[in-house]
Amino acid sequence: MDLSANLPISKYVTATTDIKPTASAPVKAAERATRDPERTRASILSAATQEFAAKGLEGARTDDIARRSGANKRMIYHYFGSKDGLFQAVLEDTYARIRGSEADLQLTSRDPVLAMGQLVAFSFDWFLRHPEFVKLLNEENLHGAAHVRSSNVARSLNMPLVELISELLERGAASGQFRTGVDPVQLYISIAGISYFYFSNRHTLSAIFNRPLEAPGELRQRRQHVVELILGYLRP
Amino acid sequence: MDLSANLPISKYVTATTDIKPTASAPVKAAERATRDPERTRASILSAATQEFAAKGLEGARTDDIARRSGANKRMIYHYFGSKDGLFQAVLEDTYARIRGSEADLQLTSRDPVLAMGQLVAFSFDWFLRHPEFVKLLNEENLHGAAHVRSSNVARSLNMPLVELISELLERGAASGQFRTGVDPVQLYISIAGISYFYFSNRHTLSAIFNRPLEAPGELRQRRQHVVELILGYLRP
DNA sequence: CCTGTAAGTAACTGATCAGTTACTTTCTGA
DNA sequence: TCAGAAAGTAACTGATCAGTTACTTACAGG
Repeated sequence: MDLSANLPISKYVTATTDIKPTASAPVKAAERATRDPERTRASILSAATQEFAAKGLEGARTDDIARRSGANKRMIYHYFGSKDGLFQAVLEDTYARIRGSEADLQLTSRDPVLAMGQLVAFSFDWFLRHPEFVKLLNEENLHGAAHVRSSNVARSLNMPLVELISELLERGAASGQFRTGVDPVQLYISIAGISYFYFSNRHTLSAIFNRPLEAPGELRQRRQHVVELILGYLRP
Repeated sequence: MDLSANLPISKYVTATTDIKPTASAPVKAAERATRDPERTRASILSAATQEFAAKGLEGARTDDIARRSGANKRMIYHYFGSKDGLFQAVLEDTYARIRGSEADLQLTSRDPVLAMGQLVAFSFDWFLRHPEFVKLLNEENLHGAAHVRSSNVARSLNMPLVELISELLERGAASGQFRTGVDPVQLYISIAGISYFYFSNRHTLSAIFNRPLEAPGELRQRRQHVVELILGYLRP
């Protein structure tokens, strides 16, 4: 039941420190032959994602975002209205990118057990590769999800994994491979939680246990553990 | 295996919105007959815990903390040196209170399965009753655990639950009730994670699933789920 | 009972920063 | 081809806030 061989973990390790959201390089005034509203908007959004992820909502500076994006601060207000409006746009963009990366999850097996294992491992890898998402989500929850709640875009994105979990649970229960009576939302929260918590709290956990949680060996162990935990639980 | 009957969940629900750390009422100038350094320090710490939990490190205002504590802003610098020093003291105090509440966990059974179930439920209840701890920990991780790392107090507090988990795992494996080869630290992180994530991300999760995660019924379901998840996994 | 030190106060300051103003440049479509 | 709108710039502003200053009040030990 070890799926970790599929993915060379070491390849992702740098991703936890090096945040690279939607590409969109800063727009240098010199190389900008002509005006390009789309590009300006995108480069502000990209710079803002990095700044907010690195320093939080209060910690991020609009001046820094402007400089980093190569645009002018005035443009932030032109396109996004306010700092909060910009943060909300960053969240919406980030949520939208999750939906986009659904395609990344190609369950190679029809077998519910194998498929569920892949799903759990995918979830772990996803958080590993998108540390900026973890940080933004943390920040948003610290603020009572005010931006998500007032955003139709973010709210309408029903976590697509839940439907997949639901379907696997049904097939697995029917074939006698899974226990019955599992609430897919509860299971979703658990699958997300065991990986998310590891990454979101890795700094305090590393300090307290004196274990480098971001080292390749530790990541491999954790990945295997989360898969075993969920599959072990789901046995009938 | 349902332990939820032991605890009337509804009793704790208010705790998630109403934050009440170490007592220490604000010191009103009128009713303060005499000087009391200990009391002043404690009341600043208490007010700071509430402010930092509510608004984060950047969001909290030293003026508000001073007003709320009944002390003067000058006293914050007198006793804690800086805003960061105060935040670190708040973290240390909060960690210390965890250790103090260890006594709350009286495993009533020698049976490893029952005892582990109680431990998981205790962990859930603990986060439910200490939302300020969840927020402070989130905030600290958003800042790379800088305060915890530079604090001997906080770092020296090896999560005591890990030892207990370790002991239960050994006894359960010996008696054939638990699977073997489980890393106690991995299990600890999972036990903490499935409850912590539920509370720390309850705002975005509630918004996305359109389910009131803080409602008594939801809490009861979640509590039961986390216990079943861990015990289900640990079966041989 | 008095003197030095610690506790406490209130008003201030200098830096920072979100958001604005007043302006210039470029594009579009009639 | 030119008028008006949108894109873009740089300098400014008013509010905020962490931290300080200059001061008063209380207390403990000799």
